[in-house]
Amino acid sequence: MSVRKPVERPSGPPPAVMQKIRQHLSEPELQGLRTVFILRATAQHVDNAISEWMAGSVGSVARYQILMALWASKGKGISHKHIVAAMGVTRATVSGLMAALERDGLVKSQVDGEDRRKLIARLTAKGEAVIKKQHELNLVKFRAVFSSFTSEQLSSLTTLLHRFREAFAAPDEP
Amino acid sequence: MSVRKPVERPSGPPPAVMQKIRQHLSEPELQGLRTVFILRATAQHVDNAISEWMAGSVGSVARYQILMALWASKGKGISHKHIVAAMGVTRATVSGLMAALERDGLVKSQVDGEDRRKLIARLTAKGEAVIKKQHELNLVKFRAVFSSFTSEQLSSLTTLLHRFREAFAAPDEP
DNA sequence: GTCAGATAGTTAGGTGCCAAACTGATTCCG
DNA sequence: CGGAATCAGTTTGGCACCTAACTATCTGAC
Repeated sequence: MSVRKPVERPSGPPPAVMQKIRQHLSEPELQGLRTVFILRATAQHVDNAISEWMAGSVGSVARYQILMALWASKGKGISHKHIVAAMGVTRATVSGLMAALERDGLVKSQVDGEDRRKLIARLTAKGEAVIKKQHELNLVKFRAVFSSFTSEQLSSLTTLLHRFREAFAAPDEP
Repeated sequence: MSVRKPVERPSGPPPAVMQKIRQHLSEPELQGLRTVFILRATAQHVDNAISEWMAGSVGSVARYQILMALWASKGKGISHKHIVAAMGVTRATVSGLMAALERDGLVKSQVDGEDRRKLIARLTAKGEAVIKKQHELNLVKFRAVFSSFTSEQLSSLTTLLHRFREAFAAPDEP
């Protein structure tokens, strides 16, 4: 199933990155920079942690995201373009992921009769079994992981992340 | 300088990912899952945005992180091991990054006389010029980007990110 | 009707990240 | 002293991303 196997997880100390840079940066920039680094490290860690418990079936968060979208479509299928939009990555990335999923027999794409440029992807029986099983496991895992968060904390986190991203989006108009 | 040139930035709509999965997930899991996806997307976007204005000199956030650490050491130099710890990535990753930086002439490593396993890295003159120039630019950019955030918001974000990461770290003790 | 442009997907080349296996140097211990 | 364990860094191979350049297909404007 072409997957990342777990084992060692170096993880390293909390990224108390570069405490001495104060010399060069004033306070607001320092704090922003620190936030960027922590954001990177956190995303990386979470991704690794999840990949670990998805190894052997779904395999990675990206693949999970696709399979969930397909599952949610309830057999109607979804165009690759739609997946691109839903995931927020490029066509090229999705193209590669879909090829791998198809190679693994979890997914099957076929050209749309109406518009022969389009590829419509559907879960195979195997794919559906895999995502269902993964979903069961995830219920348990996520419950354990998020038990220490209130709903308000999570939504505050997503709001801040969203704003953070927006701030980087287009800092170019006067 | 081996760099990623900007141009197209597909970016896609806000990852209003998978609105229909409600059928399969209960509320807390749904919210957690959504947060994970947004975390991924945000980290990716921020990384891309920063890479864009670092193209042509430093080149990427990871490289910037290393050069800053080296700069902050004020010519004393830093062992590769130290960089690994500071960045929170694996030896293998740093090994590759350092090789690329050396190839680009920004950095020079030499074996430590005391412990001949260790490599001590230092900025070259070129490397120092590059990081200084990048720093000037960053002051401007970061000021623009973070102007809409209060210090409290940023620190609340970093705190939540930190907790989020911890939650994923070791969900394995009773 | 045709032909330029937009659109959907693919491919090639490159980056950052990881795990695992390997090399050399150092330290520890009997 | 000498071999085992440990430690620093490299290499190999894989995944998820990206950009840029390409192929088909469709659409729209003349």
